[in-house]
Amino acid sequence: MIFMVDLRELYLLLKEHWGHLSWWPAESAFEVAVGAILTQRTAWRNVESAIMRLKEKQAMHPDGILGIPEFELADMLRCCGFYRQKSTYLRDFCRFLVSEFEGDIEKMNAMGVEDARQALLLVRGIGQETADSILLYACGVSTFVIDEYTRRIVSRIERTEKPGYLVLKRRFESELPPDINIYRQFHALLVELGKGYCKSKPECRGCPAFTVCLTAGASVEREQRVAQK
DNA sequence: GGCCAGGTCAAAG
DNA sequence: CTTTGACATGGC
Repeated sequence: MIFMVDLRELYLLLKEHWGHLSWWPAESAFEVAVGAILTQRTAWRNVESAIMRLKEKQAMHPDGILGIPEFELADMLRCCGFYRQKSTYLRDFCRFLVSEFEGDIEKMNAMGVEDARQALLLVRGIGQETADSILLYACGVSTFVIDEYTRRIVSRIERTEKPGYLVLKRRFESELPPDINIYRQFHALLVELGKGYCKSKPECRGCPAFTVCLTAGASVEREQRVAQK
């Protein structure tokens, strides 16, 4: 007997609890993509200050970033962590945009979703989650983003091993209507849930989302590790 | 001071 | 093919 959570139901539950989240604010599609790379394993507030620095330099476009000396760019990204790595990732991505799309990320929309995804995955520093984030949040393509929270939440609810990225992605896409606004909101809500915010707020106690949140918070993983010893 | 943050890559088993 | 270690700073 395998229990499968109803993803539409979960979405409605979370939406009712948190309402509409204004996620991933940015002034351009390119800025979203930059954020997608910089936020890898990094708190968003640290990404924001790096983005501000790039904007102050009037460099929030591919040529602008490529015009910054390598060591200087790395230094500007210091606050995001992994800054040497990320500066090369960002430069590689900009070179990719310049050579394939004349520096205009909007032109990527002319490709099919799968082609664009494959093309992005060939860029160093862009893995599945970052590729899907760029497609969904920057390009407005209805492709679902899976992150570590999502995999953990589903595996906890269903008491199974963590599913593979593509398997879970395809499942979300087949169980939900292909609506970019739902995809964007749902992923954002899963991140909120995964952070365990609900669990830490007394006023949430008793609400249905709280029950899900109890098993979804980041700290649970550590508790499990400790319990195993 | 320890843990966590909107992952990815290359090397090793 | 899966697992593991490196990458690194900032806030709570």
